[in-house]
Amino acid sequence: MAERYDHRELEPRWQRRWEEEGIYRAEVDWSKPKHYALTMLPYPSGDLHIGHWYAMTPSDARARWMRMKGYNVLFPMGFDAFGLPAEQAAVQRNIHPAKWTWANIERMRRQLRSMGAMFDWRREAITCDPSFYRWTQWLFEKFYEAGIAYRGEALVNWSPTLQTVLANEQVIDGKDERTGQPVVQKLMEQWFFEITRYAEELLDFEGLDWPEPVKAMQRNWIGRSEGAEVVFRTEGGDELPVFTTRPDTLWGATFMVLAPEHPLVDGVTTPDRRAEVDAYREQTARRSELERMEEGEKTGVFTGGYAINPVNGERIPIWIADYVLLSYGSGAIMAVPAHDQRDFEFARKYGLPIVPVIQPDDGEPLDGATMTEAYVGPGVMVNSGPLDGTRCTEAKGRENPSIAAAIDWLVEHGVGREAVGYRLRDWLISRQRYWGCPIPMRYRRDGTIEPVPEAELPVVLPEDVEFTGRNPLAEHPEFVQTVDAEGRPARRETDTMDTFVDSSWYQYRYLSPDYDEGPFDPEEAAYWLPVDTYTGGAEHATLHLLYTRFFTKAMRDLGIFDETAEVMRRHGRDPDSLFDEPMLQLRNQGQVLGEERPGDVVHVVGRWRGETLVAESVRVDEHADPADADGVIVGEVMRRVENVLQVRVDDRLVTVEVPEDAVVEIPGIPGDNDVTQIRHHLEVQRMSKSRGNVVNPDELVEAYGADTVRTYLMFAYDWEKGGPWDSRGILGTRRFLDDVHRIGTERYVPKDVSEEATARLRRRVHQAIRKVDADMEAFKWNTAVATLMSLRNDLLEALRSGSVSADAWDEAVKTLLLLLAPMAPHLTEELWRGLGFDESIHLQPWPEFDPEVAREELVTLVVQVNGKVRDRLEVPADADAEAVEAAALSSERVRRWLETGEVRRIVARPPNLVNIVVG
RNA sequence: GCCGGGAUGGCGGAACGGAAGACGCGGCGGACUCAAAAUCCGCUGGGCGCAAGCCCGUGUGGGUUCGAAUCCCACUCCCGGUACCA
Repeated sequence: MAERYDHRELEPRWQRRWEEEGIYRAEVDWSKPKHYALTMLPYPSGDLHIGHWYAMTPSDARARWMRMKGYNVLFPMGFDAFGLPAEQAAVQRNIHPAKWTWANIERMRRQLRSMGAMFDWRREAITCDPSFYRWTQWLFEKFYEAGIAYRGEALVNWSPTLQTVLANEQVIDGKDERTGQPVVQKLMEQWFFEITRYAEELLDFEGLDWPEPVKAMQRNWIGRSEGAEVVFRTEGGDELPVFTTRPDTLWGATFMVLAPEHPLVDGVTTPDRRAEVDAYREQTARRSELERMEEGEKTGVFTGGYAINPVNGERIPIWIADYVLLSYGSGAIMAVPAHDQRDFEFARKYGLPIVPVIQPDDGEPLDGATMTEAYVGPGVMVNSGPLDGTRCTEAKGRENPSIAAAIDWLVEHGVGREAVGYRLRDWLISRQRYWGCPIPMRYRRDGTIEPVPEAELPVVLPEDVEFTGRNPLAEHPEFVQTVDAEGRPARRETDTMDTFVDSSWYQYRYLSPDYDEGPFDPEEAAYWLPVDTYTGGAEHATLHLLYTRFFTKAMRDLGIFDETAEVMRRHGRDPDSLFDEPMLQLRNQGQVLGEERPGDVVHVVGRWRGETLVAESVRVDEHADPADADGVIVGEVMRRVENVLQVRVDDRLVTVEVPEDAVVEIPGIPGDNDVTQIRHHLEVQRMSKSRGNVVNPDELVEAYGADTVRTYLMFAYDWEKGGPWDSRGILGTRRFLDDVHRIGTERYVPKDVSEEATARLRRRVHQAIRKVDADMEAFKWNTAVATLMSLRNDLLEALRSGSVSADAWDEAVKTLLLLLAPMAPHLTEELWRGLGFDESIHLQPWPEFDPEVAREELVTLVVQVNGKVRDRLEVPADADAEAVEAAALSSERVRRWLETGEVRRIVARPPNLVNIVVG
């Protein structure tokens, strides 16, 4: 009898042994092809979530597979350790953020090790470690010297709750994406990265194997639009440039609108309008983005000033309105109410003229007085002087003849130029927070700025700080007070960087986390870069993934990879275009959701008070006898809020109030019961502590083993999609590994060996190699595991019958273990060594697929009549069209159907299918 | 509104334009057991039929094709992104 599969003993043992033997150490070796596999680094929140396992263990399996395929694989891990939760812990629980973070890292490292992943821990990088953030600061200074990092004034998103500013990418629906608290717009001086410098290049995904949705989201976020810049003038003579995508409609502009914060507003406002304009501007400043959006109707006020339309010299009024944003284009628009819905609504509300300049192809000429909405379709230009008669299509930019004609006219007359606008704004990186990378700048007494000299880096976060809710750095005199390069008193910058700055370059620090002559060692970088495969959540599409692309491009342009390129050339590797993009291949995993759970069935006796049943007694009862008396209901508890239950009775929900003195009986829970112990129905939703539907990976590892958890997560879902957790489903995976354990330890005794059964098993083995290999390549772990389960079924069958040769059995077992090794590294290692091999299974080459052995000799021929399957026949795999046709026509079952009419056509697809068309 | 993605048994999910439902969960029946659990064996999309077998079936409606879950058109619902972007 074989020994039992004891994962509790076996898994830690192999983890220790691998560590001791250092089998996962990744060393530069120019004689081997490299593969840099990377999975998004976690925030050290304190506990590893099942989502981390779902993201990381399949990525680990793929990295292992690449290694067995002969690649030298780097698969590092680290922590994105700066960020707000640490400060919140400090305020709430009086623990220093550093202490809290480092304790969490310690704990999570242990949990990560329990995965049995091939992380090379010598390459661990932790963003809050001074040895890391020294180089974040160094990069900031390089960006500063190049003008990519700058201090500027802009309308920024200020979160009163967090007492800090946020990047555009962190604000969703006018609310902070983390806390859901509203954000207000404030004009503030802050640090920015000039990501817009790369807007055009960031739109180019050439050569990147990235998911289409991620590319689309980035394109939308960047929001390129083609048009023209047209220079209007105020009556006072000030230039008032506007950006428009429809320069062809310039002749229909009947007014202008400036953003309330626009610098020219003061100049154009006439004394009689001053009070109203100021009031409107103040109101705009006070309202949050959210309030502005909720207000459906457009508002605005007339400034009293006028501008001259450069195309026809017409005098048009200048308004201000908050539907025009200061941060897009020039913060001013020309309004063409006849052909822009926003302008139309505004014009109608305030009685401004509407002049159509496009005549639709069919129907009556447009009349500004009677139109009910803006016309945005195709037609012919009218009322437009030189453009009259030009065709207007629905195409954008120069593709549209009328727009092309308008741009040419503007250029010719010197009042405008072709222009491209982007929705993307510069990346606001200042945060008025403590737990982030300090911005290494200081302000001299004269107000000018200087970077902290490189030799003084890093600017270290002081530890003796107090947390009051405001930025503690600003209130720390020893930190703030410093001296400039000349020794004169200076003030230190107290803002820290957005944590997305840290994760924008961490993939480079992994290469050499201890290197102290630069952010990374060119000798390592030349071999490992770029990242070949990157995996992580799609929620980072417009945040991290856009930022890190920008970072790499900026670093490239600043020459930070020059030395690396030199080393590459020395080794005969062409560095051309290798530093344009950080990650060549990207894949997103989905999310593991909480499990659906039925609620308790309760038997409630009480009194009706309106629609509510006030309970006298509540009994949890599995045998749901139907209720027959008044004031008695039986049903499943769907929801519970405090002491109020929603019980489903037939198809409706009954509200049950359970007063303090009601009797609650739950047979399954001994002792006195109360209403909070009643289980309510749980729907499939994201896991969260408050919903009580989180699954704890540590407990799963304890109960089933890391290999089972890994394999189950790979088997249960389409990885890119995710889905609900199934606590019974994991048992099937454990049974699979139990069977593998049995197959790997049982002595096989051939009994009635048949050549046919032997050949069949060998065929299945080689088909499995092909299938698993293709699936690993394509991130289709679920079908890879399914293939191995089938192979398990074949082996169990062989074990029962003893019908295969000993050699075929050995080959099959060995192959099963090798193919399963990336998914279940501990068990396969144990069984492999048990078979007598001295070297780790994880150092073995991936099995070779033999097409000769995998080839089927007999295949099933499906015979259809008019597309419906009428018979299945066995034919040789090499049967030709004639042979399969003959076989099909001679089938007894098929013949009966042929009698219903004449054979009109026979479609043969040998060797699998024949379709006979009868009519 | 706009841009993506999706909808297949009771459930998770498989299916180069060619056998729908691989693999697993659950369910049902049987073996073992005093019994239960575990384990093992068999069945398991729906309907009709004693059976051979037949009919229906991949969100809905149409189309292309010898043949459609797969391609095309229109629509419904769900999920994600984005939203005065001039």
